[in-house]
Amino acid sequence: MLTIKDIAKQLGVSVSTVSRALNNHPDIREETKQEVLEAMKRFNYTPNALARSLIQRKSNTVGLMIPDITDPFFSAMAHDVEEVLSENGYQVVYVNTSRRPDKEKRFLNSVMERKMDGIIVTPDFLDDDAKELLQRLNIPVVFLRRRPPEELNMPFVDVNHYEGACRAMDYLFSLGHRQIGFIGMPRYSFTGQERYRGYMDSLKKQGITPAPRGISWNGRTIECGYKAMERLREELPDMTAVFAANDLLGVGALEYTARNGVAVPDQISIIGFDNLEVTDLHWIKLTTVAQPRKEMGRKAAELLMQMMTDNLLTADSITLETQLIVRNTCSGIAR
Amino acid sequence: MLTIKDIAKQLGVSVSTVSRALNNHPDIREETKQEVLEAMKRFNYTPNALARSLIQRKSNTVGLMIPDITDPFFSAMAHDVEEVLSENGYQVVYVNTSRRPDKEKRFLNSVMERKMDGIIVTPDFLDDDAKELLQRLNIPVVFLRRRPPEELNMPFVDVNHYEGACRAMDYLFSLGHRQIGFIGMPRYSFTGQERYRGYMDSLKKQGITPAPRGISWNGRTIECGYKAMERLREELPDMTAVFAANDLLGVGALEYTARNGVAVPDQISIIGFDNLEVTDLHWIKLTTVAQPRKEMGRKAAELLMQMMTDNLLTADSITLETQLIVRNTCSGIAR
DNA sequence: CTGAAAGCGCTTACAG
DNA sequence: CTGAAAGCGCTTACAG
Repeated sequence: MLTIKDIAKQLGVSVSTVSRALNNHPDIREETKQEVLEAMKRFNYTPNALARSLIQRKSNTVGLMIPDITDPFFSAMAHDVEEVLSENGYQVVYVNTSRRPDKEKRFLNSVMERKMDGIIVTPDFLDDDAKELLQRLNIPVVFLRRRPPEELNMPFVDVNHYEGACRAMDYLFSLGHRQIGFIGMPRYSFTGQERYRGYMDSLKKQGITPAPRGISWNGRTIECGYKAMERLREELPDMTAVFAANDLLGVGALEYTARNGVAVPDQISIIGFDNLEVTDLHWIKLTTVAQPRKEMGRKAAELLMQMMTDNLLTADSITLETQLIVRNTCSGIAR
Repeated sequence: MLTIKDIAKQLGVSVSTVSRALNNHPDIREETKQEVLEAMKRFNYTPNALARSLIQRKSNTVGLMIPDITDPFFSAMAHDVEEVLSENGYQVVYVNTSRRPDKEKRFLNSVMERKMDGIIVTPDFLDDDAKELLQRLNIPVVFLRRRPPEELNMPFVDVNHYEGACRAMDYLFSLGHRQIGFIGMPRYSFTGQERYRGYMDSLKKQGITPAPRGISWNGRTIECGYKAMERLREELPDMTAVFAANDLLGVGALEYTARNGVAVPDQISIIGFDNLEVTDLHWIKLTTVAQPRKEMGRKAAELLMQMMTDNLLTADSITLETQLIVRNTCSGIAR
């Protein structure tokens, strides 16, 4: 490996001079600089970023910690995070935690060791150890698609799940529906809770007493949606619409109707949440609530950039709005 | 930031001793070691990986260069790459090239500067500059889902696209089809070419002269598949089956039939390639050829690990087999 | 087993 | 404008 020293020797100048040329320092004669630069090109010299980082206390690296890159949500966000960060000269180290607490902590530790300049995280577990680690990092941290605990004075970028759910419900109300079932994600999930809250509050605002039998808690998969729909149809025969807390559940519900000869939207309306790509498929055309997933990644990266350049450990959070996507699975009630 | 020096001072020992404790060096008394380790814990000391890497010439970092993390293929592979590498103490720096040559080169440069220990790449462009860069890196490189050019003596992990295509065609032949249309991806794409080759050779082996009008080159999207199917039906009215070079195209073809009242598989059989998740949807159930995408990521990472630990710049490539997934879009021909 | 010293490849005051 | 020197936080022979 060629070093700055080799270049200096070749040219009969000092390493300081070479360094100055490399760093575009003003204190160097233009000619000297050109000579040095040319020699570097000639010898295929590449600066050692490690040495540089060590002395400058800046690694130009940021960490991205997500549960699962395989989830279209996270991959969309990861895409944009990388895009804006790499444009700004940062490299991004990514980690799938697979929702494992030990892996989350391991990553946080390597963030310290590697002297990363900032991180974007979507943790699933945040015990006291992890919180302390996060605090001790002493670098900008932004939470993505999740809110940080109160004690951690760190910004987040997330969507307003609650309002999104209200939007879905209001649309259903506007079509005349009153008996609306709910297919939920696992109870412990943050987004699941928020969307449920939107469902409940909307109902109450309309003076409708939620029917406990009209609420089904499940997993987050198509199969879960299928089963939930089956149950709901039995439990609540006069139900005219269903709000599925995510699209996979919605697609599952739709599959149930398709297989069992239930006409959608004529006999029952279905609305989802997320606007996954599949929902736009010809056979599906699920009406749903969209989240700006790419924008979330972009905003998170921009926020982090700002914090890193301004040397801020906190900043204002960003809450993005959802959008109703009307397709073919909801219609007015005809009675 | 606490350093090794601070710990040494606190304990009244030399930095060498502290370093030895940190690195589990044998030349240290067990008691001393424990004392040091304890002090480190007490003071929340974290070693600086940058300094370490600089001196050890090993950054414990590997690069992953892919076109687009948003593509389910690449995200699946990225997931497994990260998993095996992080288990082995490596961090992975990932980059979306967005199929831009300048970004590919920029990444390769940062691989040099950052002194990464190895990389896994799926380049789209490989001009002479890029090839030279790759060569000069002088670290293990494995190509993922793409073959390297001959001059580059580097291993790859890929699927046998050609055989996969033959598998699809043989299945169609076994059902009695002779007039088989082809919906291809862009001509320049490596995988597209291989799958086309499989189509052509299979036809020839059966003594069938390929009908040029039965071949349609398109993009890689659902819409492209839709349009291609439309054209193919006009150009080749007696066509009984279609081989779509990827699933998105196959789904598009299927959408055409659904919208235009063409019964599948009764009037026409359709087979795809990739086994994307959507193909298993109730409305689709596309017969297709599966690629072991997660396994590909895993294998690539394992291969790279092996090369890094054995200090090898080349190794044997790995070709994975495809698998026919029979669902509902193909049937025997009734005449 | 322990310590002093050199050095990894750079940058950054400090003189001149 | 240029160079000599110190130093970033470590590891690694080399003595003892």
